[in-house]
Amino acid sequence: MKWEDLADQPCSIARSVAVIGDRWTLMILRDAFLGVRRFEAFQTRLGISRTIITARLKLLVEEGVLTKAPYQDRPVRHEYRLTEKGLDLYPVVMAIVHWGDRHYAGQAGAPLLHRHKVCGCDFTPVMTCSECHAPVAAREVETRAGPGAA
Amino acid sequence: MKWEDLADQPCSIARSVAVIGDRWTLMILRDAFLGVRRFEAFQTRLGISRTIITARLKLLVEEGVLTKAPYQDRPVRHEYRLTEKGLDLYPVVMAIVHWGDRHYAGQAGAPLLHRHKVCGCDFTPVMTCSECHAPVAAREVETRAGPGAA
DNA sequence: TCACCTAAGTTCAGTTTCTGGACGAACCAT
DNA sequence: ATGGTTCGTCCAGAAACTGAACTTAGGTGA
Repeated sequence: MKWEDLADQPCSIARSVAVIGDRWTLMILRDAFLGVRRFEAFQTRLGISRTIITARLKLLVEEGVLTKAPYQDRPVRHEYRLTEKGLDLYPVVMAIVHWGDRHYAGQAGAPLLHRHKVCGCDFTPVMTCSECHAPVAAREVETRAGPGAA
Repeated sequence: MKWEDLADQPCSIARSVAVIGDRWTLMILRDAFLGVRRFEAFQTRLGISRTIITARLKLLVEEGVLTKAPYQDRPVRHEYRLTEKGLDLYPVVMAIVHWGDRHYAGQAGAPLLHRHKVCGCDFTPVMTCSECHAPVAAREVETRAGPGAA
């Protein structure tokens, strides 16, 4: 299977992974959530080939995760901003950060802290059940085919 | 930058992405959470090169996400199971599923449903604040350098 | 005993993708 | 006119991925 075919599978993971499941795409999204908007900034921060940045930003724009908007004329320069669909990826990014903090932080601790402006505390993300609002663990979940199954 | 260098960055996303931030690795993890344990089963379900399956399973075992244990002798056959560290990836996988359900499900609906055995309801994952227990949105969070910053 | 089957890999040639570096376009400042 | 900025494109070489065949270690049926 080629990875472009992932998008055609009746699986939400495969469809998502076809868009964001790539090392550099995830790093670009990290930077986007940290406020990076310009091509040069992405390239400098990541230190990778401009070709890849171009290709990844293009895909993310096509998929509606980012928008490309001019921030000046003469010459026209564009910046890349997260759309609502892009902002919906926040739980994905936070879940990845939290796993890294838990399993790969050195003795010094987490490289970044996140403060919840609503309550004012530094927090970690907790995945809870939309129905009973309790934290959910992998073993407490049963999976079965849904209406969109093949 | 090569992606092996990601693991050395003072960033939990980079460190996590160095391990799991690859299309096929994420697909393997999906299957692992669905109960797939054997080499042949991963290969058949994903339909990709056996070389890649070998390489990815090896990395996940080295990183302690999966364990390789014999399930029979004569001839020895091994299976791959999620460790506790692997199970900790559940929020990541669920966040990706949920994003896909939201933005890529057809009119038929989600391909898979998840039932929380504790409350008995089908649910969607909600990311909440560990301190005030309210759902967290991207715009409500402020990020700053933590103790493990460079 | 011989042919065939399974599970879990390994090996290999050919193709695709990624890399770093140079280059281009369109404008601005001095 | 020279150099700087921003956002790309182009190219050759390196790395990764692909599909298919092969290996190992044993089991099954006739």
